[in-house]
Amino acid sequence: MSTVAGGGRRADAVRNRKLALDAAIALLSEPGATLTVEAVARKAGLGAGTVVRAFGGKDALVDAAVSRLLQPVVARARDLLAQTGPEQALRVFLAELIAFQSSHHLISEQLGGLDLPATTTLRAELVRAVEDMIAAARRDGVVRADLEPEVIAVLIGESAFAIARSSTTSGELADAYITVMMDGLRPQ
Amino acid sequence: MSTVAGGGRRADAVRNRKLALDAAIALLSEPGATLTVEAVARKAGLGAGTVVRAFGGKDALVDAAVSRLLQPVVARARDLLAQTGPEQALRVFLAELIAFQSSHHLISEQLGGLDLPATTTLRAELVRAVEDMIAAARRDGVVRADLEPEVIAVLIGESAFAIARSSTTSGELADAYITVMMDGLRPQ
DNA sequence: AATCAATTGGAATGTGCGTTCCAGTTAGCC
DNA sequence: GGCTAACTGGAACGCACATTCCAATTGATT
Repeated sequence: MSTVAGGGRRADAVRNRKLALDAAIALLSEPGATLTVEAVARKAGLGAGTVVRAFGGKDALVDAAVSRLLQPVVARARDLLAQTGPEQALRVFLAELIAFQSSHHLISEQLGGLDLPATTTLRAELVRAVEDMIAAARRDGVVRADLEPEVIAVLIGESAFAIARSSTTSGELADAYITVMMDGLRPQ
Repeated sequence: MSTVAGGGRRADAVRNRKLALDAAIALLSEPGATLTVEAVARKAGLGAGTVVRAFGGKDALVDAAVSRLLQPVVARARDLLAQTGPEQALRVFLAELIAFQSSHHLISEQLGGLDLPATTTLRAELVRAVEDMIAAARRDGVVRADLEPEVIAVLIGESAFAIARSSTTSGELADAYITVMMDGLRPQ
């Protein structure tokens, strides 16, 4: 992270950076919104130039916003694993992950073609957390041992995102996905 | 003997439409290609205007190309179900669907934001074919009865596309997906 | 061969972006 | 309160596209 507070920058610059970030985050949660620099600037009450300058480019802005959103998700995965049995943790996390993605589907649309280092790192951490869940569940004998935890984690990461994108309305699809997935992951 | 089967259009217009369509299809199969009107025109040896005019717009061109590519996939699904047991048909089709998508990942990238009626219809047909497989397998008692075939079909449609997108290299991921999915679909 | 409507290439136009620039404003320091 | 460098808004610019336009060409009909 570049700066916590100040860093030699003027107070208004720091404040505006926060405004722009908040606006971008808000837009990511708004269904049907378009994440353009202009839209962020309007929502933040700033000029387009100010928004770009605060982050050095649109990519960095999106990166900051998305990773800010993703952070609690990763933390939640860790918490669940620490507090619950791995199987239950995985089931609950899957449901929450899909719900999160459903209400922020702009995220996955933005991921294409942009360079988002922080987001990429965080996504890897998320996969890693799932991998730990799988590994723990496997030690308990409740997840099949003929597939590598890493492969399963990636599998879940990819497919869950896809399910989330098209289950904005139903919820039935998400439930079916979790059911099939959890059953398919059990030792056969 | 002047008009070909093309509604009174001139022979060169018909020929050029075919050239543009072939070029678009070729580009969809080329990794890393960009599907712009200009790119299609260059590959077809035509002017940009000619390409657009032949279809009335880029959307219609992409729609024609994608649905042309999707057609044999749907046919294959029907064939498999007619010639093999439903469970085996589903397993083989899943593998082929993912392989197809892997080598045409531009398709799913183009699907966003464009209006593609023929493609939408064909995709629905594909889901319908999978639904029939599931229904048949369920009658045989090899697929769980607590989930609706329609839901399972959509589930497969969405998740398979996602797996395909990120399994361009490995193949390991696709195998794991099929294994987990098939096991998860069995009566528990 | 002559005629003419259909068709063509590719330059011009329109659009939606991100980015850059700059005259004016403001925060921070004496 | 002044001075100065940082910062701001938003217009101007650049870029990547799809689309439209039109003078030149070509297929079809006679």
